[in-house]
Amino acid sequence: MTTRDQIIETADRLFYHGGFEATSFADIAEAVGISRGNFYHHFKTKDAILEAVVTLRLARTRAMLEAWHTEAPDPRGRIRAFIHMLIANRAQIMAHGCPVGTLCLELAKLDHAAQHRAAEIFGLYRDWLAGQFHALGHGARAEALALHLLGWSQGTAVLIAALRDEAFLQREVAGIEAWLEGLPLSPNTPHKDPACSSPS
Amino acid sequence: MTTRDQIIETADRLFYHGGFEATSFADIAEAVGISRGNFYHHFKTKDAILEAVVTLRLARTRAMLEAWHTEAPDPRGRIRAFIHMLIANRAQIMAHGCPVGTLCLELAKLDHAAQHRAAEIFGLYRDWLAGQFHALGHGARAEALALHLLGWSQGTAVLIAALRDEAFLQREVAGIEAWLEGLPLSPNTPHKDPACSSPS
DNA sequence: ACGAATCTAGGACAATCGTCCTAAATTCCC
DNA sequence: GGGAATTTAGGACGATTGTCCTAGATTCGT
Repeated sequence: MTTRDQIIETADRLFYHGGFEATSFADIAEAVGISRGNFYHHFKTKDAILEAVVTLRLARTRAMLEAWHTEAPDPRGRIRAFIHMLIANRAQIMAHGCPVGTLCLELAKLDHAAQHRAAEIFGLYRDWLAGQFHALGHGARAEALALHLLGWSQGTAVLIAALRDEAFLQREVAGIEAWLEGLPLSPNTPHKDPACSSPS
Repeated sequence: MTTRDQIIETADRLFYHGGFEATSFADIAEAVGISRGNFYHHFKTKDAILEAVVTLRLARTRAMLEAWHTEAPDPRGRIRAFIHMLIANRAQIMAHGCPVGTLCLELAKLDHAAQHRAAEIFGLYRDWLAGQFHALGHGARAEALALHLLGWSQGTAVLIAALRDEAFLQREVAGIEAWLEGLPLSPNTPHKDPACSSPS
């Protein structure tokens, strides 16, 4: 792995754990084990390293979504792979929140130029999930369902980071899966009796 | 209003808009219109001003919850008052996220000593909402329902801050209200057909 | 009205920030 | 193998950070 890649990798981790603003050039350089001068040779500004991190996250998200697409045979299984992230990464989420949500919120507060590019990670999930809901037969509502699921998982991530309530996480994941199973298969099915996603 | 109150008030606003770490003593002092020496006389450390801000937010949240309790006649109306926050503050939430969620996430990343006190604001909402659900007849599930609603609104806040999709906000609020109306009135009612909160 | 307490202003302090420079060390190409 | 390009180290730069100090200005109790 090149020095540049090590820098991006380390910055990605430190930005997630401590936030973008609170992580300094010196922190990254020390964690990588190089001098600040060497760091500067690869990245002239802090915005440049942030842009590289966002680019890395976009690429990794795309790769993960593609992997889910090939590994899971049906749309419901793929959506379940998305939901499973909350369980698999629960320790990290409880400690530092969701990497995407926390970065977007911080960049929004800083009014940073890269905030829209960071939000594009959410866009990837939204479009991919919408594709799965479309495959499940929900044509016009596919994107709305995707955003609903995305928001549901984001809210769960925020609360478990703030309250460290793992039982709540388990209930919400169960609730999301029940909601997914209960979705009408056909989009033309009238939705007269709107169901509720109350925790079991 | 005393100088100290002005400082807390201004710090509260600046912490919300720009974040705790990114807001400096000089920023607050300049916004209030006082010298840094004067500032130091009232607050010796940055942690002290943060603690005062958290205390203010806790008090204001308590007062707001009490006001909702007296203004709205029934538990459902009170819960709707909570939900209405998303609509009333949508411009601010789109620009800076939810004040509670963003502060808790930032303090978690900084591993700040005040993170649990900040999370107690969520605790106030949780307990108050649980009280309303309890009054609606959901005994044992009241707290789970409260956390579910809290997470739902948090997820909505994160996504509208990142994606600036106001239509999504409207759909989620409508979805929350429909979910609230669809909740069984009696807790003993068997919940065999778990409803889903799919966007309309 | 006068001493005491409080408030305010302005600057000093070391540390750290992002940024930039120079000069070695290394790698690469021919 | 030798010249060019790249990579690395280490320090300097001004600006800003949180913190602290001193000395006037103001307020207050008596």
